[in-house]
Amino acid sequence: MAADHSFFIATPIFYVNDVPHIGHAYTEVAADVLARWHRQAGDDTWFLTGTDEHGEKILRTAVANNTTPKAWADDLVERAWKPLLNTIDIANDDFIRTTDARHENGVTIFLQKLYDDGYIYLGEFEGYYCVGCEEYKQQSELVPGTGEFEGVLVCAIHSKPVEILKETNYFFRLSDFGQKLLDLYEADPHFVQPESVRNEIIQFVKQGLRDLSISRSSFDWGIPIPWDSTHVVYVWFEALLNYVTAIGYGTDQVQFDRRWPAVQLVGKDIARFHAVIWPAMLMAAGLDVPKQVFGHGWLLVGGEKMSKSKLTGIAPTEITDTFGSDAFRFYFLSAINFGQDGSFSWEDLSARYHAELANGFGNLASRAIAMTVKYFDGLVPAPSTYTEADLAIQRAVSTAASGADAAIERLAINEAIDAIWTIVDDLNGYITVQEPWVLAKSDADRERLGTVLYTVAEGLRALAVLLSPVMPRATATLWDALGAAGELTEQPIREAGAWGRLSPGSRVSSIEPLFPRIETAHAS
RNA sequence: GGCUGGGUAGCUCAGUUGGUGAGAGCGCACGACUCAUAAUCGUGAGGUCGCGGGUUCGAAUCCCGCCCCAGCUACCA
Repeated sequence: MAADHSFFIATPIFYVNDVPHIGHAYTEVAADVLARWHRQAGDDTWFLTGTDEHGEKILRTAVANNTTPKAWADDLVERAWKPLLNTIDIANDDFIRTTDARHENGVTIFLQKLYDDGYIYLGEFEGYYCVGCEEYKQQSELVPGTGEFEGVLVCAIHSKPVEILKETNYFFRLSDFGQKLLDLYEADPHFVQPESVRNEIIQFVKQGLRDLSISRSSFDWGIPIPWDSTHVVYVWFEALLNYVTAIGYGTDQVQFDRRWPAVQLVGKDIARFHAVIWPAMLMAAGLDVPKQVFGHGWLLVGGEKMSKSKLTGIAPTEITDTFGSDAFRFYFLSAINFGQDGSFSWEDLSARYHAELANGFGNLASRAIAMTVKYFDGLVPAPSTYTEADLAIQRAVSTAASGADAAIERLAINEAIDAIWTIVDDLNGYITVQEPWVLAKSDADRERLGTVLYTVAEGLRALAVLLSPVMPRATATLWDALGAAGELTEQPIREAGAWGRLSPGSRVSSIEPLFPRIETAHAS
C-alpha cells in the first residue's frame, strides 16, 4: 500500500495505430495538470503514460507497409506519440511501451501466477467470424440475410454469411468476480466516477459476467503465454497490465509499494475495461485495485463524438500552432466539466481565448506590470496600511487557493480553474475601482498607490503559482516578469493563498502580451 | 427493446436534501474610465426551466406517462 503522500496517476496507453487527436490530448492534459498540481504540492507524484503496441491489427498494418510490427511501432512512437506529449507540454515521469522488456516480464509473471492459482483455464471460444472483416462478430452486429442468404444471419458490413468458428483459447475466470466487483462499487462509491459512468458499470456487472478469452493462437505478435508458447496474450488483457509492470510489478517490490494504487483517467468508452476487467485481474492476483477509475467525457464536435471516420478528428497541433499549448490546456480543462461530454468549436475556443486569456489574465498582467514600471521604475512597492478593499483581495486569493485545491482533490479540474479565475476578475475590478493612474497624479497618494500596486502584484504572484500546473509556459514568463524569487514549479501550491510572499523591491520587467490577440479567425 | 445520461436565456452551461420574483460566462445594447493586448469596470434587455398530468401551502427540483438527442448493450482498441 502506497504512503499517504503518494500520488500515482496513469492514462490509458495509446494504441500506436491510431492517429493522435485532441481526444487523446485531452486525457493527457487532464492527467498532467493533476500530476503537476500534486508535484507542486510536494506529494510523491508519478505520472505514467505510454503506448500499446501488440495485437493483430498492428501486425497487419505493419505487414501491409512491408515492415515488421516492432519497427512499425518504433516509428509511430517516435513520430507520432512522443511528439504529441511535447506538443501539449506533458511532464510525464515515465513512458512505458508494451514491447518493453519490463512489461513483457511483468505480464509473464502475472499470468503465471493467475494460472498457478487457477484463474486461467483452457477452453473453447466459439464465435461468428466474418471472413471479409477478418474478425469475430457479436450477434448484435449481424443482420438477417436477404436474397440467396434469406434465413441466415449475415455480416452487416459485407452482407455475407458468417462462419461459426471454434478456437481453443485460455480463459480468465472473470465470472468469479461479479459479486466482488459489486461489493467494491458499493463499499467505495469513489472507485468509479463520475456517477453516470458508475451507474453504467454497475448495471453492466449486474447483468452477469462471462469468462474472458485472453489468448490468441492465430498470430504471434504479442507476449507468449508462459506455459504454452503457441498462444499470445490477448492485447487488451496484456495492455491493462502496463499500469503495474511500469512500476516494478514482480521485479521491484519497493517501487511498486511506493506507487500503487493509481488514480486512473480514462475515456468513458473504455471505462468498462478499467472498472470491471482490470480490478478483477488485480483481485485475482491478490493486488489492490486502483484508487479510482475516472471516466471523463468526450469531446463533441458539431454535437457528435469526434471521430476519424466522420472526419471530425482534430490534430492537437492544429490548435497549438495558432493558440499555443497553454491555451489548449486551459481551454479544454476550463470550458468542459471534467466527466461530462463537452462541445468543441473553433468559435468557442477563439472566444474564450480572447475573453479569458487575452483580455482577462494576459491584460491584467500587462497593465499591472506597466504601471509598476511607470510609477515605481519597475520595483515592486512596499504596501502600507491595508484598506478593506485590499483585505477583500487577500481573502479572495486565500479562498480561491483553498477552493482550487479542494476541487483538484475531487478531480473537478474545471471548478479548480473557476475558483482561481475569481482572482483574475477581482483584480481587474480592483484596479478599476482603485484607479492607480489617478493616485499617481498626487504625491500625497504615493503610499496608497504603492499598496494598490503591491496588492495587484502579489495577486499575480498567487495566480502564477496556482495556474502553473495548467499553463506552465505563460506562468513561467509571468513569474520571471514579476521578479519573483526561486523556481515557479517549486512554489508550494497549497500555500499559494498565503499573503505577502512576493518581496517588495522585486524587479519587474516588461513583457510581450502573455496571450496576444489572434486576428485570423480559424473558420470551422 | 433494455440500460445510462441529457433536453434551463441567441450560444456553452450551473442549478445542493422541493421554498424570498430562475442563475453564470460569452454575445448584444447603453454608460463610465484610460494603467493595459481597441483591453477594463458598471447597468440593462433576453427564458412557456422538452410536453402533459399528479403530489404539495409551494416544483426546473419529487411521482406517472409521452416526445426528442447521445451513448452503452463485452473480447477492434
